[in-house]
Amino acid sequence: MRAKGPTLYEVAERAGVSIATVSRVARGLGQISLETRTRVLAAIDDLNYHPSHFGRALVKRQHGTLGIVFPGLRGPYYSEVIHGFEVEAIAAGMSLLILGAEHLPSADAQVLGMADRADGLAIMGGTIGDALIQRLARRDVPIVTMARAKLPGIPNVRVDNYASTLALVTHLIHEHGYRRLEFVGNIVGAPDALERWRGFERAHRDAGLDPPSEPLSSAFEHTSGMQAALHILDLPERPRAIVCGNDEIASGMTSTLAAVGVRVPHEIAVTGWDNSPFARYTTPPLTTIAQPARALGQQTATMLLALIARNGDVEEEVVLSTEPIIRASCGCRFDPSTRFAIVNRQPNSHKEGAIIDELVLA
Amino acid sequence: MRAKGPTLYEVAERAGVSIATVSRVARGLGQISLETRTRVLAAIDDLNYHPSHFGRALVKRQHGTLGIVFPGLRGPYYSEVIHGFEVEAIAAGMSLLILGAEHLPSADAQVLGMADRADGLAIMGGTIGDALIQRLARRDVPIVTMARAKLPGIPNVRVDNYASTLALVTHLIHEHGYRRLEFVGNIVGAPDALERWRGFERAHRDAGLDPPSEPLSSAFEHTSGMQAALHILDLPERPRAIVCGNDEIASGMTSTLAAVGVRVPHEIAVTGWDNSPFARYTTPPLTTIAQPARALGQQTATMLLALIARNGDVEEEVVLSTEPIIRASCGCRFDPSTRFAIVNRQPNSHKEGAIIDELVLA
DNA sequence: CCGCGCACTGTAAACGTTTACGGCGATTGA
DNA sequence: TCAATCGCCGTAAACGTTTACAGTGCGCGG
Repeated sequence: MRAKGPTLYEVAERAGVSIATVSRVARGLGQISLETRTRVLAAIDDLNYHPSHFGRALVKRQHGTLGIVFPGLRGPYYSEVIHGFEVEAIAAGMSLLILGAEHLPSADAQVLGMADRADGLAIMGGTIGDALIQRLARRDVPIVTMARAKLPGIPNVRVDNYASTLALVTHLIHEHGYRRLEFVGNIVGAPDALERWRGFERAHRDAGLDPPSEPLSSAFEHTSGMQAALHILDLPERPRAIVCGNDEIASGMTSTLAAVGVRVPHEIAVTGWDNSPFARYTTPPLTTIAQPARALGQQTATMLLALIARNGDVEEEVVLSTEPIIRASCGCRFDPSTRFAIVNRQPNSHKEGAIIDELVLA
Repeated sequence: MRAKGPTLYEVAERAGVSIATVSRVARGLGQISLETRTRVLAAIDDLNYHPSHFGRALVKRQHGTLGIVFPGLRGPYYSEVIHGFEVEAIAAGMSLLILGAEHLPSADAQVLGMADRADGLAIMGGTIGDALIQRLARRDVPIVTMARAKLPGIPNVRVDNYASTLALVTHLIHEHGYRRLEFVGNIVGAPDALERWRGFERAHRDAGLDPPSEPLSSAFEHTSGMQAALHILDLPERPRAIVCGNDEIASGMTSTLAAVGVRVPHEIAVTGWDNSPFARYTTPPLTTIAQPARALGQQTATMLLALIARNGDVEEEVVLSTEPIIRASCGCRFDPSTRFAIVNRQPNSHKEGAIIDELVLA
């Protein structure tokens, strides 16, 4: 047991005042004469007094803490989201409680426990069952969900997975003339991926093509992308382009294709999702879709804070926009014009609204 | 203000017992007759009672929370460390409070605040000034530092940066015969990097060579590595090998060198540090040094937990071992023998203790 | 000289638990 | 039969704050 620090009483005794006065001085409010203030301050300093979070929390009935539960810390995406969330939380004077639920045997119990350690909870993706979320909401714990479909009565913030995927796949079909495409990535329990798949399907139908009947299943990791590449090479009919559920899959895909001598994008084009930091530096640079991961976290924190303060005016749902980043892996080409590291950001020659963002090296 | 939930008193009244009995039933201890137990349980259920963390924390004088402060969430390294830390914390029934201090205006104040919201603190790297750490320690808050030099009286866990760098650089000098090397990476405020530089220096002296007078300064990011590459190309005398402070720098380095037509490793060899997930998949695959990031986090949590429990037998310092991972970017070559994705893990032909860990593709 | 407001400070009641201690019947042993 | 034990449960005192309320003493206008 940790040695207990000095309390209001001990400071009060030393300063020869009441605990109320010490409390006021410690928080710098109330009318205090200069004389007693300095005396109390001296006592606080002498005793190295620090107000107990316990006592405060008990009477204020708030923890000063925001909780966020997410699948796991793997990959740059979650890091970014959490970072955005943290920035807002800290700015509002709140601490951040995190829970990576993926690996946990009893995630539900943990979330329940977290619910009464935090003033509000942000719940990410499909980590937690809807039933539990609803239950928590009925307990009156402020909740906002993120990166998933909205639940009735619970504020939600997500990213537009559908429209940008539709745009990207349309780009592949219409501008590049690809006819046979595959989608790689698990869509069960992954709301984001499901929407991407829907955009993929829709682009086909819009172009009068038949999409594959189902996605090629794959975890969202590099090695899974490698396995998927092998699987695709064994397919009776080779696709001309592969739309991957995220950048890691795409990266595993291209490196494996290259390793077995298939040229990307000349023989098979590959695209990713997320615009991860490394996407710009793969060979070839990855055409992908940028999503505002940081902003997702920030927006969620902002809404959660508002919900806690019961400001009332908390938007029920916000969806952040995404944009295709056209690089070389889809088959686009560039005119290098400078010696090094110039990042062009100009209207895409192919499609309105898309962006050419390519590292140009002479 | 959140609607307050039912308290012990209300449950007690409904069940017709005292609050002490409810408390005992709720925690499942003490001798309670079956009859009252079921009655109390029913009342708890009816009212949807959940014990207040505030009340509990106040009387038990513990938060049930571990805090970890680290620079930022960027890159796979920190994610891994934190994940390891979290696994242990959760397993011990503790919640996890995190604080990314890098971007904060008043990191010190935040850490101070965290200190009385958590039962113990893990402090990573050089994020927080030694003075503050000592001050916290004097406040009797359990602290263990990590990924940095040990402070007197404060348990520390770190990774061996020196020996493996020495081994790797010796490999470059002795096995490959490189004579002119550079080290890239900032060593100020980065205890880990400083140790790596020392290993680099030592390898030179052991071989009777003069090391460069100082490291080439660079942030630990991809783009900084790119800039460093340009700088190196402008040097009067080109190095034969470049030892980078981490994998991101190395990755930026190789991609830029390749882009300007310098062949890696044939003209310039490059090595990294960390054995990041992507290191295996760069072109050429990156020779680097693996450090047990996850284990670092776990070990830290374990020691912190022990320290809190005052088990006494908490080791004062543990240093985790690292190992060079020899791939192709240092100039080593391989005999591909299988069609795909076989990871060989066999004794290095070059040097005792090093490891060949290469993705072999036919 | 009286009373009033003002600046300052103290009293005490919350906040919701845990737990030492004691009480009360019923059982048991002598 | 009486005391000791045991099982069960209630009383009340912490734990360390905040804050409504109630004083003080003092200056000042009437």
